[in-house]
Amino acid sequence: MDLLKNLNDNQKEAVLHTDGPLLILAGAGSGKTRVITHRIAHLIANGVKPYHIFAVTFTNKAAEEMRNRVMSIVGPQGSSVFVKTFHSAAVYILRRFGEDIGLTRNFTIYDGGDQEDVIKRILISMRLDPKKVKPSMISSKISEIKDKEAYLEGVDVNSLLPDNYSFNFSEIFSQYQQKMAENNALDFNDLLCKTVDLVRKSPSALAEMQRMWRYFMIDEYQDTNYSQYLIAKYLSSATKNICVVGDDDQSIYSWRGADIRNILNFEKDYDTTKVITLEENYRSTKQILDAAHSIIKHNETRKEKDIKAFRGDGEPLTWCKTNNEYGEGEFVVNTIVSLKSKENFKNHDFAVFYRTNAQSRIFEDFLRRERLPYRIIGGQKFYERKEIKDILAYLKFLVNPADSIALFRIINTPARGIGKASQDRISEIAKEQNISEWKVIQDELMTGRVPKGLDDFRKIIDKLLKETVQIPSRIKLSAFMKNLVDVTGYRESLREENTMESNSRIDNIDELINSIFDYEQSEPDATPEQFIQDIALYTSEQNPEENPDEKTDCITLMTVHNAKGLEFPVVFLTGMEEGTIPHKFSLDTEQGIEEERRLCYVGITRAMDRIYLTNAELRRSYAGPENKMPSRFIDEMPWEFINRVSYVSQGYGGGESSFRSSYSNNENRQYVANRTGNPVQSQSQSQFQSKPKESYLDELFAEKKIESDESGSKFSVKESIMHPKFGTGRIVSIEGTGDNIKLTISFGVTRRVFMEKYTPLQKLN
DNA sequence: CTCACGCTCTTTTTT
DNA sequence: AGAGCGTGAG
Repeated sequence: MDLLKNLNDNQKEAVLHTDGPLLILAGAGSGKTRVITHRIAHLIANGVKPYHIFAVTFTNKAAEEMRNRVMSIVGPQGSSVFVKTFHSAAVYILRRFGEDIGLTRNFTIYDGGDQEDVIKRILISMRLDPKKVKPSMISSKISEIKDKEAYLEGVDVNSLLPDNYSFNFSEIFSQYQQKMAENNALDFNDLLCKTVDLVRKSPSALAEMQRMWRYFMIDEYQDTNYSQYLIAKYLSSATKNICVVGDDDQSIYSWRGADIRNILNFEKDYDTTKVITLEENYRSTKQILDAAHSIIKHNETRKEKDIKAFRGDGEPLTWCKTNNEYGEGEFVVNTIVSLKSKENFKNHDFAVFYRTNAQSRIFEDFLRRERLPYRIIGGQKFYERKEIKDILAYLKFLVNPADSIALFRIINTPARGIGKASQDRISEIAKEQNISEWKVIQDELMTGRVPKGLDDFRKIIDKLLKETVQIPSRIKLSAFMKNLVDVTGYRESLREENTMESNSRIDNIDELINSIFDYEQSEPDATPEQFIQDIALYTSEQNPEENPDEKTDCITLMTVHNAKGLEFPVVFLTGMEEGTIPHKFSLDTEQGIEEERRLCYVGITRAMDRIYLTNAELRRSYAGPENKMPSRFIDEMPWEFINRVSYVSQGYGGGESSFRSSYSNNENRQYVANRTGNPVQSQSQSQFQSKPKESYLDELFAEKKIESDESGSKFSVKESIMHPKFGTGRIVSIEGTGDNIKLTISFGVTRRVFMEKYTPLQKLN
């Protein structure tokens, strides 16, 4: 049988074991996804209908990849396999059966930001200062409670609530729950909890789901929380055909309620469980695996496993100590440049990992400077931008006019003269008469001084509400949204502002409309409700128009958390410092340290051929510069596994001279000359304290950019200039000499190349 | 009511 | 280093 051809014995066994509970303990790089997809294909080949198969993973990216890989094996019928994330599966279930537990079909999903808006309003109504009692802290507490086993098992909520606060947490919690119900909204936790509620309270819904789905596959099982555990258990209880896949060493979400006991106790839960262990690693070289193992074996609470390297020895791990985060950025980018030229690596072969999103900026700056294309996974998300949230709030509100958070977001955006005072009065009237805020506006129930803009707002919304019901049958969603941006005056107000920022906001809105257009192509029958729900859960990609098929050859930047499940030929695991990895908030407990260690393990085991660990001895944060010790995890590796290197950037922190923000793209901060008045050299110097083993490293930093002095240019890198046509700009790089000097100049986000000889540039300093 | 300026606080990781 | 927020003037 063709399906089994490229599988090892254990993998084959996992694919062939189709009925009854199956636990696959799959170490990093052991071909886990391959087993899952082949198992699905095998089921289908043996007569199981694709729509009887239910498979969930953790991220949209992983789900998408799984679906594509299944389809590449079994063809178009693979599209009827139910492959989703837990949260999107819950949305599907609740949309279909939620009425059984009193939900309406058009409920709204609140993300973390919306949640905090709700909490903030509650705090203010309780006369608490949102600056002292932080909404983010309350929301994470609420979330923590909803993750708890006790909460789902019906233990009195009051006994779960923290009572050692100076304020009344229990009151906040109950108001929050009430407000969510009023707004017809569910938060991320509710999606799972309500699904549990549904399968428990509605036997008919459960029975129908059990008829619909007969084979279950749960990926990343070590990261499931209690509600996810229950959902899997209830749904699969009729057939017991449940296959879970996981690796206790890669459990990195305990802070979000993931309970490692789910995987450790699986055998107890299902007494006929078959256990298969996949220990052959096909991804990484032996050197990489040995280094990773030497770290993870320091964890006390884990199952020891013997991961075998299928590939050969390879290159040793490189640890580079750098003086500060600029040195770190330079080292990473220089290494990429060098590896590309010497070993034919492509951009998409490289990934840069970091612990916190804030660390990405420096790498971005250096990559931009070298004009290397990159993409960021996660981070500042497209859908979290103000203008996108504003526009989507309009749509959210139109779909669910009970959503008061959305209403108050849009009522005075753009400014219509409906200020805080008016908004408060609307709320009051709504409360008195026990009706929704929108009803107050719609029926013109406001007494006393009514702001003129309110009438405009009412008319705009009334008209849009009538149109909304005609989507998608008579009006296309993309056309509707395009019109919405105009008739609400949103576009016009940005256009009037006419700043760099407002123009880029307009671009983002256009991009949103483009992405809606794309969405329409794949989901022509989608209602606005569906669209809203899809994007509420779809947050993994920063940029909606970026194709997932990676046609563009980019370097990837992301947090280690986001890297789980992925692999790259060359990986940089940066910020290997005490306080960063392990993070300073995790240092208090042994469990915290162990999770950080697993994080480190996940990072290293993403690498196929090369892995670089870097640390900065001085790192700047908002609190000022901090001295950092190398991470304890580096010490946990034997010396012979490590190729030690160090790199010093000339930027700040070198002792002499002032701090130079050489690579900031902030146009206001230009350090064109140092104290002696000489042009700043853009090229930093490197020093190796020990000799690198790899020859390419010897030459790595010998490459010199042509400096202005050498080229004979009148200008120097980073100097500000005035161009007669393009206005003020900044020299990014200088190439060539004499009559052949080419200047690359950035004007805001756009860049242009000029021949110095022919271009009348004016110096600006 | 709006706008502009300046002050403060921020940062763990994500569905 | 930057976003969000409050304050005070118009």
